[in-house]
Amino acid sequence: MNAAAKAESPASQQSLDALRHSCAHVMAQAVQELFPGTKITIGPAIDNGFYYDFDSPHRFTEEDFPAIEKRMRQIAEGNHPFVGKEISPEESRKYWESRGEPYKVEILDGLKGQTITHYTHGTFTDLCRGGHCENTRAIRHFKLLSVAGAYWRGDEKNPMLQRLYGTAWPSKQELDAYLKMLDEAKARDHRKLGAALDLFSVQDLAGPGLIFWHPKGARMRLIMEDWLKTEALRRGYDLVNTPHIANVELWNTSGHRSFYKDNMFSEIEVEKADYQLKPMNCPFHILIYKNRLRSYRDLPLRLAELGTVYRYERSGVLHGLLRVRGFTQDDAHIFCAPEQIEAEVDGCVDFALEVFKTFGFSRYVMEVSTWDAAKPGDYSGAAEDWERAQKALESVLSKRGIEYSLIKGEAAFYGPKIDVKLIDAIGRPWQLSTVQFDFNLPQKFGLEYVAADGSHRRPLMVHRALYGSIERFFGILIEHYAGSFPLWLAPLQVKVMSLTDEQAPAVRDLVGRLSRAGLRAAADLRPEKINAKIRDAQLEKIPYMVVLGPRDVAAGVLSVRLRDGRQFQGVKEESFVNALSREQDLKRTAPSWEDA
RNA sequence: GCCGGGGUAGCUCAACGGUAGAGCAAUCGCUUCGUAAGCGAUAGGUUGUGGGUUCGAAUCCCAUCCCCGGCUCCA
Repeated sequence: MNAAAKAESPASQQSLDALRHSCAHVMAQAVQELFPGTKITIGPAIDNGFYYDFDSPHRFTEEDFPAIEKRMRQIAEGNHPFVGKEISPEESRKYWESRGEPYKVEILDGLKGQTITHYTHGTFTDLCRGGHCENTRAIRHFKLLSVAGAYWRGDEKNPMLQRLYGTAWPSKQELDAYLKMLDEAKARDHRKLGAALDLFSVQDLAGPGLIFWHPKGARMRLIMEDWLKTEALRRGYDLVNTPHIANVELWNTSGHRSFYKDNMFSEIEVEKADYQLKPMNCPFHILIYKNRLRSYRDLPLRLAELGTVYRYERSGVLHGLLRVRGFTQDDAHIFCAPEQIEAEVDGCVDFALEVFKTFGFSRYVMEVSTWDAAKPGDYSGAAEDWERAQKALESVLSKRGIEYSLIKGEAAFYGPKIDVKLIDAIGRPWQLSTVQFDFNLPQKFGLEYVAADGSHRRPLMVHRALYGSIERFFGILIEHYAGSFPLWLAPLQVKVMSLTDEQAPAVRDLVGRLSRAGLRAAADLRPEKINAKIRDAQLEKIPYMVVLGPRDVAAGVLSVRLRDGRQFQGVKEESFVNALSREQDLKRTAPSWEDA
């Protein structure tokens, strides 16, 4: 049901993929039958489902789905075996040309020298390397989900095809569970919750991809920033601050004006010089490093900043808090000597794990991206640096007993990296932390340090972000907790409500005392029924509600309600404050009320 | 940027060529109430924006901005 479970057993994953890939074939058949003139292209299994890309004169909409699904069902019930057959390239070409399938011919042209196979079920044949279930009757629990555009072969210069997405499962229970997960994901959508909880907004008048943090969101941001800064200082980082714009000469030196040009906002002219908004913080930290002669005694130098960067992202890619045009990275650059890299990488990994634990993420996936050793010319930096860095990345993870996948050839041109994807409460992976070597910029800026023997050497530079960006991390947190944040993050922790006007003074006094005890509390004194006040507080997902009625005031106690619905009468104020203070200090993700 | 779908009151939606409407929220009254919506009244819109077609446009056409689902890209 989730991304992590997917890895549990290669064999079962294989049969799932086979089911989904087969389902894609059946969908292609149904679509071609129902919409004549539709040309087929490719249709693989993907996480949780499948798709097939079509070139069709028909404009597909979701209204077509019932008819397609119905036909798919008929085909599946036809009990057709999937039969694979090896075929000569000439014969295959003849087959696809005669059927007027230009995309299949193009695929065939790309398969020179490989064995060609066709897979057939019933009357439908596809050019396909295989991986099918035995018989169409295995295809029973599926659903078409969406239609979308997709470039032929993923290249935006190619024509746009129409992609139909679907999901398929071995059992009805699994299908239903998956569909329920999709609903759950929709309900957790940070854009929806962000508006409902009044956390942030995007303003048309200001422009797309620019985030406005409202009071409650800003409060949470403050907490996230404070925690991170405190933790960074404790771990030997130095905090710095750098400007938002810089002369284009800086970006020429760094090379961003060439390799990152497409993502930068255009120049701002000031007194005949051109400036540009920063898309990255690295060059600024480098300038601080370079500001004076560095000794090996200065290393490792760890410069950290919550640095706000601006990137021109094409309009179609913006997405809530997860993909924006202005965002703040929790950025750090570590300058170190070669013999220090393993310890520094280990420090980064340790810090990242601390972040996950603190914010309540228990599962994650690590990926090490290395270079393609066959093409050293494609990369910046010396081979020995690459090899040493890659070894350090892997060694740190294996010494910690952390499983990771090694992705060869996936490194950026300037250095190898560890990427961390964390898995949220409903099993979705999110790209978050990154620990990345940079062999390019130290060279471009001519960075040096004086070694013990008096020689000048080039430091290694590690770029590291843990939240990734505060905006994205916030978006993920909202979805992870579905807006029910743990006490230490909740913008408002306690709502104290009066039963009748009589208790207004008592409510005000209590809010004052809670605030002085370091808790974020507010009063609800509206002349509403207690039901209405409770409902409003529940919708705000406030962790603790306190009701003061005549009985409570007379007895000098509190009536406490948790947002999970539990209620406690006759609670002593002191134990309430103590329990909440403890829960807040421990940054617990679940209420610690019961052990109060 | 590309393909497709959308923008109507603060929010969720209705009206789909013939006088823009409801619920919630807001404001004002009444209600003083024991754990998820008390009652009433008032106010709120050049239907994203700009053009066009028409006797008449939220509705049809064109352009543009923004949003949504994807593609490509990515913190």
